[in-house]
Amino acid sequence: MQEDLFKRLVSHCKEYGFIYPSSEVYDGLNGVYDYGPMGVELKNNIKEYWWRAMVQMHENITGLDSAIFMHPLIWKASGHVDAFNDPLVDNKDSKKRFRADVLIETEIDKLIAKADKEVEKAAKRFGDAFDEKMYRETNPRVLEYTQKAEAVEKRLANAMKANDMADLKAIIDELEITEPDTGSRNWTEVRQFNLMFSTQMSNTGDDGKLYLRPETAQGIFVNFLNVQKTTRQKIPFGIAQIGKAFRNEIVARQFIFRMREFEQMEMQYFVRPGTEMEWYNKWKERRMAWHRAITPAEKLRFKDHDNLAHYANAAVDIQFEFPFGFKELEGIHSRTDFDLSSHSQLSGKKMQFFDPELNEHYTPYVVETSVGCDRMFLSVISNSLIEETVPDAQGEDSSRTVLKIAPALAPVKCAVLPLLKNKEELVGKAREVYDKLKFHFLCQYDEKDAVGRRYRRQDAIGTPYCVTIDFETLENDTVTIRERDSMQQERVAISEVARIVAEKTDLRKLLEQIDVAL
RNA sequence: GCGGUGGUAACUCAGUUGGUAGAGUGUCAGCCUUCCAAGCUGAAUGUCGCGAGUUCGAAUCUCGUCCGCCGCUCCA
Repeated sequence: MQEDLFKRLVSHCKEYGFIYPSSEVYDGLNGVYDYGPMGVELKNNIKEYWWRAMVQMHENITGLDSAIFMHPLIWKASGHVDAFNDPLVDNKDSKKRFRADVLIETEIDKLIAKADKEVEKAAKRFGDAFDEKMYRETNPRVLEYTQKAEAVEKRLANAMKANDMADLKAIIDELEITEPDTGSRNWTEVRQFNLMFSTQMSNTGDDGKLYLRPETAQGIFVNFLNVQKTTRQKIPFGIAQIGKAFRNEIVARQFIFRMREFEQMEMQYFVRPGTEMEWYNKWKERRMAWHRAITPAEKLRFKDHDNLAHYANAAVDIQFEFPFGFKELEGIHSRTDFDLSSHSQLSGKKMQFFDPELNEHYTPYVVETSVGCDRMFLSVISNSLIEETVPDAQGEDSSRTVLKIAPALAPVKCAVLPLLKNKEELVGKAREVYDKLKFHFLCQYDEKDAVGRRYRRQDAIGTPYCVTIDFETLENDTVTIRERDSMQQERVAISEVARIVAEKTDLRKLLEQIDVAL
């Protein structure tokens, strides 16, 4: 059922020009997609909704568009060089994949557990007279376990540091590590997976290796002082950015949910240390309000992180119920001063703020909100693509496919339709109306097929309004305006159409909703 | 990467024991039509994922390869 819905969604996106597989004539490229004529409109509208909600609506948030290429040390400072590397190994019998370092660490834990068990047994045997420290230092069996654990730990650390995959494999073989479920020791070679794409810049010395940014956030951090000084912002203030990021995912799956090239909409909010939880909670609510303005509340939820990333002291996801279950749409993280401090340390540049109220310098704490633009796109499509039954001309049941998208996000705002194609007066008049409306918003003119079919075509791409030019138009300059969801029509003066459609498709309506929800 | 499964028109799919490809929808042109898809006439569109092999002959059988989907794994 859900799977069918997802398949339908993917076909619909292709068929109506929202999303195409990338490089399709060359059989496609895994995990990469292109946005088609309707897709780019919708995506731009989502971005604009976000931008205005963040930048326009907050006088202390400014925008930024930093480059994708950045100094390689940035990724050292951010922790990506170390944390974005995974050594993976497959078990040939069970066909399961494991992180090699995790396997070895589990084995180390087992050794330590064995030593502890020996100590425990001895403690029982000797009773009150037991000297644990002495026993640990002298008992040959305990010593063997602990020394081995330490040796392996050291070797693991060295191998990880040196990216020595062969040695990781050697450790697995020497320790005779088995697959947890099947006990198989039939392992493949250990392979390194680096989640960052790299490329080459010819004249930077060394080997000129550069990474394609795996997140947009760092562009904001390294510009923190530039922005703060040139915009005369005081803490708290935020910097917002929309841009592409790249991750070499081991597997990119689920359509545009996990792509190797994707777009993020991120805002970093710089706050006084100690106030971060207060802002974290405020931003949780604000961001949820932003989502709720365009998505039914029951399809959204918060999900706290079980494991915090290396930089965070609090983290929550806003999840959306996709056809394949509740999944992350946006992350809200309290990143502490990890990034600014780290860049300060590595670059040698002080990245602090002088707080005139406290009369002191400090490194600001950061609360981050980060939405996946493509995931937003997918969520918008998946909660608005509807197949419904409506009466046809004879009053019989007929089905229609309609994209019940928020009018402000719709790719095309208004379609202009002459009632009949073979009446020159209607066609001419319709052209006139179209030529006026095109100054206000994206419109489509369509005269092909019966008007009912044209309505359905517009429904399929989510056009909120259809204006039809009929014989009465020729007499009194009025048209019918048909609303997508209700299919109700109203007769209005041509001179009013632009105002009506603009009013109802203006982002302002959404922004006002969010403001009320705060 | 491994396993499962699939790849035929823009979309959804059919294609018999091997005989040079079809349907529905869509698209285009024309007709009809005074407001909610599926009225009439006509047309275009496929290297049957790609390559090789078997065969007189391959969408169909065999091998290889590429790509998709699902699972394992990963997911700031």
